[in-house]
Amino acid sequence: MTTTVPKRRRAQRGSGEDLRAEIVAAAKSLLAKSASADAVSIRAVANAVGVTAPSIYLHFADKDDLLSAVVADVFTELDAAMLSAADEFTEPMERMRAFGMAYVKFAISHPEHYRIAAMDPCPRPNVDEVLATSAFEHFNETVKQCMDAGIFAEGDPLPITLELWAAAHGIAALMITKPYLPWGDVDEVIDRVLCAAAVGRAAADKIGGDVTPARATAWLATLAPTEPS
Amino acid sequence: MTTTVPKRRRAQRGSGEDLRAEIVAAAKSLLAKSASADAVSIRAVANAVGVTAPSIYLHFADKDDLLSAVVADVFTELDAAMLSAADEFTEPMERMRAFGMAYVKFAISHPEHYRIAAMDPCPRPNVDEVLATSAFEHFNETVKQCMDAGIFAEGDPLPITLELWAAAHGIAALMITKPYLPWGDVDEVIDRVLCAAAVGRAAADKIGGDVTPARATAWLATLAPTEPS
DNA sequence: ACGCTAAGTTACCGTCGCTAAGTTAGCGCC
DNA sequence: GGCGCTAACTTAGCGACGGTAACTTAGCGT
Repeated sequence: MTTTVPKRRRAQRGSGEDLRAEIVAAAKSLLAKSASADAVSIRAVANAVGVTAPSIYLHFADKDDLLSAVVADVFTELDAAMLSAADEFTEPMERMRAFGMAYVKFAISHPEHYRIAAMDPCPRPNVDEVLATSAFEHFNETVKQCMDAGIFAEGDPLPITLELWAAAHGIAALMITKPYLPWGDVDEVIDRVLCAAAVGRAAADKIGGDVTPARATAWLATLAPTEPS
Repeated sequence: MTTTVPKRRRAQRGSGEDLRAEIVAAAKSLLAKSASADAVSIRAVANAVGVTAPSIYLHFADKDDLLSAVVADVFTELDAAMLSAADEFTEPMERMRAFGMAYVKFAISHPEHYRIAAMDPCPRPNVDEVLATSAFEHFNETVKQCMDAGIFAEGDPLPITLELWAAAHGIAALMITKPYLPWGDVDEVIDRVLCAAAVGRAAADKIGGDVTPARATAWLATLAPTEPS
């Protein structure tokens, strides 16, 4: 099943970097078809690009290094997907939802890539630099916009970003790891979770102070009872 | 570093099951000290109980089978921790918070156990049976109680249970995988996330219908602005 | 005392990540 | 246009892994 690419000309003198890109692409592709990160062997990747295993180590320190490169690649894709999903909206809440939906949907449609990026024990800080600089930063900005719009209480957006990220990660990770649970309509569930997280944070900020169960219950009771759409 | 236990008498005739329990205990212990599931080798476990590697296979079909046994063991612990954390409360919201807090705190204090139980690709359905029957079921009941108390809209509790579980799993998983992020006070963050998820679901139910960003924003605007504690 | 079989062993297979040491091919240079 | 230099590979192999086959040993019933 390991598709061997038999012939491969030795690269030109200056351009050994070409192989590096091919390796990353092959690893990414194999990873997408595979069940887990260590089901993709260095030998299989080498085989896929038509090269022997030790050649990989001319371009990557070890397997983690290769996986990090793949993840970095995938995360630039994720960032692009998030940006393109959000750029038609201007309202901060709309943008936040678009970001969150794009994030989760990307995660569940690239489960193994997402797994090694956000679920496996962090091999290299590199991965998280990418995560921190692009997608995370954009999300954090949007949270700040929600604050400015009075949706969240003013302050440092970072804790709220982390909190909302946790919600997005939770539903993505759980759907990936336990797809056989009775999720129902996937899009709807994601939307419900993200919406609840955002509205919950906003509402908790309105309640103010320490939101104890007792205070939360009392506050909820002041709201009008459920009315249909 | 692999502590060898040199002597070990052959077990009595009827009781080969003793070794099984010892193996599970040793694997659980090694797993707790280790960085990941496949950093714990069959050979290391065998060595820890003073036996050779193939003896493991007299009691477990393969490594996944052994890990499943460990996870089952750990999950009965988790269930006990959740029950004991909640049994001093009677109010459903209080109980839900106690459940959630106990769940997340157990997860982050047994990170590798939690990882193979809830973050790794499911090796055997066994693991999830345990998860479904004990902790999950108790949580689902509490959600039902919240419905009866008018906190959540009436209906099937399962979707809400999954939703809240996703929130708990999200913060637990993220804190385990990325402990170096600026979380601040751990207990407070967990509480914030769980509270936001619960209040958010309750509020979304009050809003009713499809909670679009526009409707949510409008609804939030009707609330009194943030007032300090 | 002796056979039966549970309980464990030794020896081994194929694969893994990774390394050391060798080989080959392209480029600059005289 | 031959030649050395070194980038770009290869072959060979190490130790550890999960797992299996086949052998040995010890306790029990008779």
